[in-house]
Amino acid sequence: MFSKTTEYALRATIFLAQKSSEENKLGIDEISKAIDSPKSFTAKILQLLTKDNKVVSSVRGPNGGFFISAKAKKLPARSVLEAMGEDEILEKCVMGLKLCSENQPCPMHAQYKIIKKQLISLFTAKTIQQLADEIKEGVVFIKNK
Amino acid sequence: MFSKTTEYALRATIFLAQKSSEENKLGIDEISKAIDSPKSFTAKILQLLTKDNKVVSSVRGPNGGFFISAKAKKLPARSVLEAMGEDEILEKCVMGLKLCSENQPCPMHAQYKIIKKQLISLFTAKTIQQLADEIKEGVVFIKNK
DNA sequence: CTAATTAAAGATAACTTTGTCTTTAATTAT
DNA sequence: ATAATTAAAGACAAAGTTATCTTTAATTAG
Repeated sequence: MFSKTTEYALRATIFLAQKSSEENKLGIDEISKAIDSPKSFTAKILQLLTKDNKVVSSVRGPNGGFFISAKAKKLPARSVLEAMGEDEILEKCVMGLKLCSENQPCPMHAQYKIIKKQLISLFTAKTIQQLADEIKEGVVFIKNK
Repeated sequence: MFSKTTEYALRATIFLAQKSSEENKLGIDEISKAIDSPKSFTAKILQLLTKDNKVVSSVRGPNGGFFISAKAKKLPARSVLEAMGEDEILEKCVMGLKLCSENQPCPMHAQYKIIKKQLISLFTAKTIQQLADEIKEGVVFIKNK
């Protein structure tokens, strides 16, 4: 569904939302280890997440690292996709038809639009915080090994 | 969601299901033009579709071309994904976690599994024939220009 | 049998994604 | 100030995807 880049971004974001705060920043080593992703590559991804969208914040130097602000934790999960430039995936035609729409639907449109709606809703309704909270409640996991 | 390869494969398959038969084979020129895809690349894709899965059939030489047999038209759309080696996308965790499962769900699992189920159902329940028939009924389209 | 037509097969190239490594800049502690 | 620590930035490389072009093989028509 998504690229590895976006998968890592989602995992890193939720991990940071769960474990970090302004007072407790996390280093790239800890993050990449926790979410089982390549370190340097993950650093690049975090850089993207700290750009304009400001999903993630960062501070350089000793005791620096990455964290997510209380405000950013309230952003929808979709912000992560946006920061990765991959949120059009949610809107796209399954068959890749540029002109597919209600007026001119592809053969899968009628059924897929229902699925698409739920996908969009999942990423729009759930905040980063809410996803992270599920881990705190111990019901869900984010580890990969 | 899917790669371009798979998008072209879905489009080509549905187009062939609608327009071709054993008696009326279509050439690569006509197909790629109709579905707006690069010709040689589409030829490769059709080659894959004619392999073991036998979604598409082909005949070389004059009056040769590609077609889909009556039998193959009854295959689920998922066969196309399988032929492209992309049908694990339907089963995969949204966050890319290898260990994500009912026992060890990722933070999005509970909601995504509902979506996944519908996705799988769409590709399993709908046959190639059924998707092509919708075009014949004039309600849907497959053109891209 | 020969020429024409068509897909198959193979080589290759352009581009994108994924990944690593090195250097630079910012910040902190001593 | 200096040294240590950390992310940012940039250069690069490996792998995968997308695309093109050429040669080969099969089939048909004459």
